[in-house]
Amino acid sequence: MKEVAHDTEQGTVKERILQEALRLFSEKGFEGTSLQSIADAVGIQKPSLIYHFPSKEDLRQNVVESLVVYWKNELPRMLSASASGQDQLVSTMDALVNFFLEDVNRARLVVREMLDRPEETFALLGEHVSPWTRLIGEFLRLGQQSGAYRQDMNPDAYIVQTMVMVVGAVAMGGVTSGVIGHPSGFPQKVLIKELVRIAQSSLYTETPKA
Amino acid sequence: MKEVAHDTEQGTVKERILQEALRLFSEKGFEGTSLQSIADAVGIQKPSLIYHFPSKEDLRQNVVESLVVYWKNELPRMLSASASGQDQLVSTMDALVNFFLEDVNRARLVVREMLDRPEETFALLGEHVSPWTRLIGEFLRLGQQSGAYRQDMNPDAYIVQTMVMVVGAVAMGGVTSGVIGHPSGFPQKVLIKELVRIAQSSLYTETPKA
DNA sequence: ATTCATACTTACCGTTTGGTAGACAATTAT
DNA sequence: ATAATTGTCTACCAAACGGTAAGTATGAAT
Repeated sequence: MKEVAHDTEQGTVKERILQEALRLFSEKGFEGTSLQSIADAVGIQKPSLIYHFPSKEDLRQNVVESLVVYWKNELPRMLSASASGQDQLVSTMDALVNFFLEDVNRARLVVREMLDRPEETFALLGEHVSPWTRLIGEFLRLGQQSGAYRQDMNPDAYIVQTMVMVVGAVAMGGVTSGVIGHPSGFPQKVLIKELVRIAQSSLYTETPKA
Repeated sequence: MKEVAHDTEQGTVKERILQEALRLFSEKGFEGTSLQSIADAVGIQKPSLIYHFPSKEDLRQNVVESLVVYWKNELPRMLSASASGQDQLVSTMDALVNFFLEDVNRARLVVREMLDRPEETFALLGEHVSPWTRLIGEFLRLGQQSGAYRQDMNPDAYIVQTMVMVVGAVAMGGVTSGVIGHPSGFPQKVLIKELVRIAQSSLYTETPKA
């Protein structure tokens, strides 16, 4: 009932399908990816793929879901891992950035889903991650009352914009650096570092580092 | 030689094709948009479309180019319009935001092109907008030397991240606000206002407004 | 008057698409 | 032993795709 396959390379066939589908969907887009190309990448035939996931749409939903459940498990861990007061936000954001940096395809797929299926993605985010962002929102409002955070900051909008910045930077970072004209791109580390700096310095009333 | 058509509704057929193609490409993506659907939107037959643009790829390039030339004409105007020193950056960013806000499809198409054709888009940005962003970079470095801007800011990375934030916010703004859990989204005005605040407050050594 | 280019049409073509039908091993349950 | 389940395959399908061929109406140029 569990595993019948040989596990020839690594992971079950179903897992490898999800893996390759995530890669191809994020690189070429959902419509730009054929079932054939996924089957080829996995090393099976198309009907074998359709056996595991009865339709392309079903496959897509499973790919997205596998990302969402990862989030749902990791986000609380991020928030609770570092309970050391002030830099809780910093470490949470760090973990968030690393989550997407770990596999750039994640960020790319998220962006694509937002563009391709706005309402559906909106609902999905609202259902699974809004409980946690609301928590962060409360945290921000508290810090605002205590005077640690800037008064003119809008907590909810700040969270949304920070998300956009993180996801956007990871998904499009290599490309956007073309606006500067660097011949072969831009070291992503520098970009991420500036991202964190912007998010932080726009939050605190006074800068931690001079 | 110029215009033979009747201009029945508004603009030439070629212009209406570019217009509808931009809309559909940005909404459904390039691969997700059929020539038939574009022809239907314009109100002509498919081969009539292929008459004006010999291939789908050719149409795509023309749509992108029409956006780039708009940029190339507007960017210098933005930068020169307000020569009133310090808030030159602010007004430039305002104009940039408004350019994308004017037609959300612009931002969406830019994001999609970055994801679908990274190298090509990289080259395109490097060719057409990097001269202007380099100028802004110099401006930032000068302000940094004078002490008006934060020392730990990385000018090039700051520009890139600001671009990501603007384009990302406009393209995905309505969707990302789902992370907060607002039942029917989030007023875009608030989002944009916070965007500008983040970009500004992370730039100056001391906040202009308390 | 007739040539010519423009703009647009109907009819069609080869290929690729997502998906189905059914055969065939191999493992598991009875 | 045998029956059933699971996973994979070859062969096939209708629909949609991007694109072509060839024709027609129209207005301008000779």
